[in-house]
Amino acid sequence: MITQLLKDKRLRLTSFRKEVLQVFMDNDKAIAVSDIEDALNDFDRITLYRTIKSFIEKGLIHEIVMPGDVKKLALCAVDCNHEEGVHDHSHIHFQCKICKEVFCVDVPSLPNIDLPGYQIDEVEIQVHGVCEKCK
Amino acid sequence: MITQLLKDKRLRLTSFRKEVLQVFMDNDKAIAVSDIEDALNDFDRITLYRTIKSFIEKGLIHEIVMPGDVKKLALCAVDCNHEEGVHDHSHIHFQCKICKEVFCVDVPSLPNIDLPGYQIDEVEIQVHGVCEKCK
DNA sequence: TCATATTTGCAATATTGTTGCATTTATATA
DNA sequence: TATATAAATGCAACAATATTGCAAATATGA
Repeated sequence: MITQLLKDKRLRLTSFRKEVLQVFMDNDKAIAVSDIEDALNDFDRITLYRTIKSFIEKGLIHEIVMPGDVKKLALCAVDCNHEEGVHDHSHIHFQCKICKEVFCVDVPSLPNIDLPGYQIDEVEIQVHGVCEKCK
Repeated sequence: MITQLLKDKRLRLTSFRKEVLQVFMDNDKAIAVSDIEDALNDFDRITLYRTIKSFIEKGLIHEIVMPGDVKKLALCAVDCNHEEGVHDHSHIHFQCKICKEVFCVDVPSLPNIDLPGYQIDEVEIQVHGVCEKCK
């Protein structure tokens, strides 16, 4: 499962990468670098940063940054056709103002945005509010 | 003009705040903290960070963070009814993949987002593509 | 099994942002 | 207009986040 995911993205199978990817699989929400650090026993911080960078470059995970919050990371959808830094996700990013957690929420389709004069490649929607658990 | 803007937001008029606000007025795009530093001659970094923080808290400017880019800042619309950290902007955030600049682009209305089970307070839309100048 | 390109781990360093505290300044009001 | 006072500033120290270069270790294709 994890092995196949790394192979599909043409990333060499190393035990550290498998460990890091497992942390993402264990979470149903977006996680910060510090969350990954907490989940690992013994690791090298520089290697972690490089692992994250290569996961992003290969389209395995994506960054989510909410104003006023630390950077978070989440798995890409399996069908995300990552190309030239552009992701193709049919989900929105939701942050709960109570628990502060960030979730990728699947939606049937994203609204169509039209900006006269601009070429649009990718639309990302960030929503703030209250999640199901905190309501 | 600048003076009135600060008064309206109940911020004390100091020469440093006027200088920083002027930098925002001189730009039609979102700017990074480093851009402000470059535009100022002699200043204290800590005071700059505190100035930015109070501008954000009073709803004078807002943060824009695009994945893989540094944090940027832009003036809020005059009618942004900032309350409890929630901004009310009828614009989208656009980043050009060529020049990397970030712009606030006004739109007549934002699309309505519906997420069953979630309470939605604020919607922010980030678009990537090619701007008018770079096309 | 081996050659090779990739990945890792370490040291050093850069960037970005915060806290505490004494001094200075803007503003309300007497 | 002078002054009391609450807010803002400037400095030192520090915390958190991230990057680069390089030698050693490892994964993978042939």
